[in-house]
Amino acid sequence: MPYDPSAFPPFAVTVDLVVLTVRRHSLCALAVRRGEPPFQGRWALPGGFVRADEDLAQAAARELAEETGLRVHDPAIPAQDNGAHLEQLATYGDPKRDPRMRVVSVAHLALAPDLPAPRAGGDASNARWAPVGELLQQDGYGRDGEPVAPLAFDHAQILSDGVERARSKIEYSSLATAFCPPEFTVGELRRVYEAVWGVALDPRNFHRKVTGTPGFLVPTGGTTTRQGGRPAQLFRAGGATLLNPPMLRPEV
Amino acid sequence: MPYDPSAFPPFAVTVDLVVLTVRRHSLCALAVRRGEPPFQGRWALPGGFVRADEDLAQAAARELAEETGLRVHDPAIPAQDNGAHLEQLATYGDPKRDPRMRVVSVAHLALAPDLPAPRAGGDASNARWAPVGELLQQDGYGRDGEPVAPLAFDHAQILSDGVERARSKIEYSSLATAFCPPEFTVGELRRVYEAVWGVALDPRNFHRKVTGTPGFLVPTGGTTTRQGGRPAQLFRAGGATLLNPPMLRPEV
DNA sequence: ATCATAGTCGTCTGCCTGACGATAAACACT
DNA sequence: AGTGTTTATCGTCAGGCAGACGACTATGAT
Repeated sequence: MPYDPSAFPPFAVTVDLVVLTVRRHSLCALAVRRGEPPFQGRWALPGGFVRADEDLAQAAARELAEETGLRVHDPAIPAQDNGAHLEQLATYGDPKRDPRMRVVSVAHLALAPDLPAPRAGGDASNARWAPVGELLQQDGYGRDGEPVAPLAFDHAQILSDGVERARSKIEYSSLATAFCPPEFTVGELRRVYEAVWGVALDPRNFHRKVTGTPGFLVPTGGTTTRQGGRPAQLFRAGGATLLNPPMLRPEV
Repeated sequence: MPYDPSAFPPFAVTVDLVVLTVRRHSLCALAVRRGEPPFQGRWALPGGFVRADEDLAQAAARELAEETGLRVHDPAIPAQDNGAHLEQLATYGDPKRDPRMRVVSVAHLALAPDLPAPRAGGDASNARWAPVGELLQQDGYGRDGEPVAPLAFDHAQILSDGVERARSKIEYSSLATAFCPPEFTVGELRRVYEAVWGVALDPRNFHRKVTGTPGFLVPTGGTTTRQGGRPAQLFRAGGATLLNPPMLRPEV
């Protein structure tokens, strides 16, 4: 049977990005303002069409670089923090998710250290880091007094899935270090866990756990006092990617 | 900017299925023989095009029913085993993964109890349950003496990802019960874990663990002796979906 | 000097797991 | 009936890890 183009319906394929970071003790996601219908003026996740000759991961990495300037961390170069973490999240293909046409979106999850202000085509007012709780709430007002409207399309669902993925993944992997700068202290890492999980952790037990897990942290020898208080040791992320036994998230 | 159809390249979107079951103490996947090029005559994962008005999950459920007759378990009807478990796995979109055209495949993972012989358009020789180790090995001969050829397309990668998902998911969820009939014994559940993980587990510690986890198993009151030996209590899957603390997979 | 802040080291207790002994209840033989 | 085999189930014990929390250290602020 020869190839028959009429045998299947054509789809548009996009990548959407859930880019998470930790700023001011809270988990934030990158949001961009839509400049055109549908959902004109509303906030949405960054994303765009996959090009004809592009792999899905390539497309996601390209969009991430366009929106944030971040390069993607290459796991082939271990023990070197050369960019953000990027992984596929899930794919969303409800026939009505985009009113214009049939669009299947392959969502990706990116984790990045705290960054300077985002850029979106050079226009800062069209991109921002927003606390995920603010982006997911249905109505009301944000911390800046701006009225909150739900995210465009099914992006609230996508963001929610991405946050849940991040929350569970830092339990059993060393991924929380992706939120930290190349060198960081145990306290900074703990504040990442606290922001992502939204709980307070015991500094002493946390310190024992992360320094006692082989391959999680590698001391660099330096110390810092940037957080105030007694100077803290600086660490880099070690080679271990899976934590066994995992970090335990306190029960609700 | 008005909607411009020429602004994006058209894709074909398919769903591919990794259908796993446990037969004769080994983890098996459903494979179908390709009747047409490319990869004519080779084994592949079942799958097909997503229709124009179909959600991705609907398409996967439809393909699953067409290939196996299984209906999908509806989590809205708890404590009742009314079909197989189905979840999205990952999406594969390398531009060259199908030599004919640009195809993005949304792979799904299905877990089913041991079934009678599969059907594929009524032709039994074109569908079979094969041990995953056999499907993933690169060359040699299967247990029936038939020469082994690698799976078509990137299906070896997809199958491998699906198996890995199943292996890790039964650690922290009650999903292993999806491999069991509606009523089962602790020993049968243990043999599921042993087959999926490929290890031997201590029957006494396993029994203590699963019966001691609240909500994992619900005794039905009946007993059976179908495995030989002392009669065993029968259980149904309980309402719990997440196991806390998880089942621990013995280290390699 | 005193206080506040943050980091680091210990101790203790309870829970869970892995290793493994012992008993129970069926079937297959002889 | 007796013996062996198989599978299920209950118990015991030691080691490891996590939660709770005390104590001490080293900095900056007042």
